Amino acid sequence: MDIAHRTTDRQTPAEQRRRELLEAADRVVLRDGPQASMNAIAAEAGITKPILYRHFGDKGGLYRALAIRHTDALLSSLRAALDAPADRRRRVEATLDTYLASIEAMPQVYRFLMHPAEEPHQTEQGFDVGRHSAPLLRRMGEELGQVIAERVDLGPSAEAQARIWGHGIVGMMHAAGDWWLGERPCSREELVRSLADLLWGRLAEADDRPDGPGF
Amino acid sequence: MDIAHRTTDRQTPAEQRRRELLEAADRVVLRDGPQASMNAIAAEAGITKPILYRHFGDKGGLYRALAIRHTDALLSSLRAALDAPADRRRRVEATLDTYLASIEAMPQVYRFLMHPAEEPHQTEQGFDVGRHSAPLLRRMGEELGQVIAERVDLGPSAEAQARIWGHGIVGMMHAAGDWWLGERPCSREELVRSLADLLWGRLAEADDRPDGPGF
DNA sequence: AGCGGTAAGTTACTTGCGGTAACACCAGTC
DNA sequence: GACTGGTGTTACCGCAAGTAACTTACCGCT
Repeated sequence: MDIAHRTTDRQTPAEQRRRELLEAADRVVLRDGPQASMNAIAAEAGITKPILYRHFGDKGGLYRALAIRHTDALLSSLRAALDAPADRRRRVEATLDTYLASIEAMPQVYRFLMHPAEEPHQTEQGFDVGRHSAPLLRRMGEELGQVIAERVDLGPSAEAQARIWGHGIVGMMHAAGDWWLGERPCSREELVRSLADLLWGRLAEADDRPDGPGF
Repeated sequence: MDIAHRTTDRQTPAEQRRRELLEAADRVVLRDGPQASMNAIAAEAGITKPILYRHFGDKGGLYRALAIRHTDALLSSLRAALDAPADRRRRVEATLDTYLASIEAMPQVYRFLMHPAEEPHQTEQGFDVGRHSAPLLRRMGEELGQVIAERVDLGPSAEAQARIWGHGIVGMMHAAGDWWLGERPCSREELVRSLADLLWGRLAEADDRPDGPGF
């Protein structure tokens, strides 16, 4: 009768309700985009607005909960690719490919995660810049940085370096993927190979063009 | 009296008015963030809403005009660094540093450009994913890709490769810069050097850590 | 059995913003 | 002097976020 040990065997009704609401919200957001109204979401869930507010506080809260779900799912896929037993190049390619395959398969989810368009009316005034940008990128960057720090020998100041690289590589993956998803200029394999080549220093190795501009 | 040749010697009054309105909007947006209301912008300009709508169509139009101004400014700075007569590594470092210095100097502008939070009520329903993401990143990616294609000898399928790299590098710069701006984990010089190192293939060269996880 | 508290749910409202319609004023121009 | 085009206004519409006040229904308690 105590609630404490109910958390393990079965969810409290409130948690279950919350899950149902999130699933309904998911359907609506994936259908209508991030500008889905709270009324629409409530209707999809078969209830009315104030209940959503009781569960999630405000629209930002609901969207944050949604984002966490999807972010966790994507991150666990990425972790699998990142931790596979293979050489570094293969792991990098597998991770890039996993990410790109995910966003290719669910572009609506992707768009929602990257451009949540949250405008919380006024973020407490102080509000550090960049703090509210897509949290998915931050989390991926941090995790990748950690993996790099664990696995790659970078000498002194390795930790700082690893974090920088983590965020940098994630950003590279993200921007290239975003562009690729919009224009589809090449196959996924080509994109993966090109990005891995970039990370493998081919920019430094390549020669200047003989017919360069101005010379 | 014909308007045609007035475009060269002096702006038509409408254009000048438009500039004034844009400057007012700039002040408000930089003060209040992207959620600045049209009323607030109109008030700052000393007029009322409908005039803004006559000039810019809708809020998206105003914001697009604002973004183009700032994007052009940033891009011309970057072009200068990119075209400087120096070896490739120095040019890359100069470009990274220019970008980071810019966003460091004007974080509000940066935030506005990257997270315009445009939700055009309904983007014509069809609405290709990613098409409405930050256009600054796209433009930078395209330009960088062009520069790479012009200056670096990449062999066959060079153009495709160059565009991929352009978008990838820009994304790397952006994500790392966004994170750095929020957390300030190191100096700008360190960040620039680390990112350039990453592009120079140091990830591929580094050894595995001897005390790696699990092994 | 009946009482009281808590959670789920509702309707109906307020507030605020994007956007528009209708009207007013003031050049110049035929 | 009426006609036109640009600048400006007030007053309004629609819609979405968020809230208040009220209504059930369930569950433990004495």
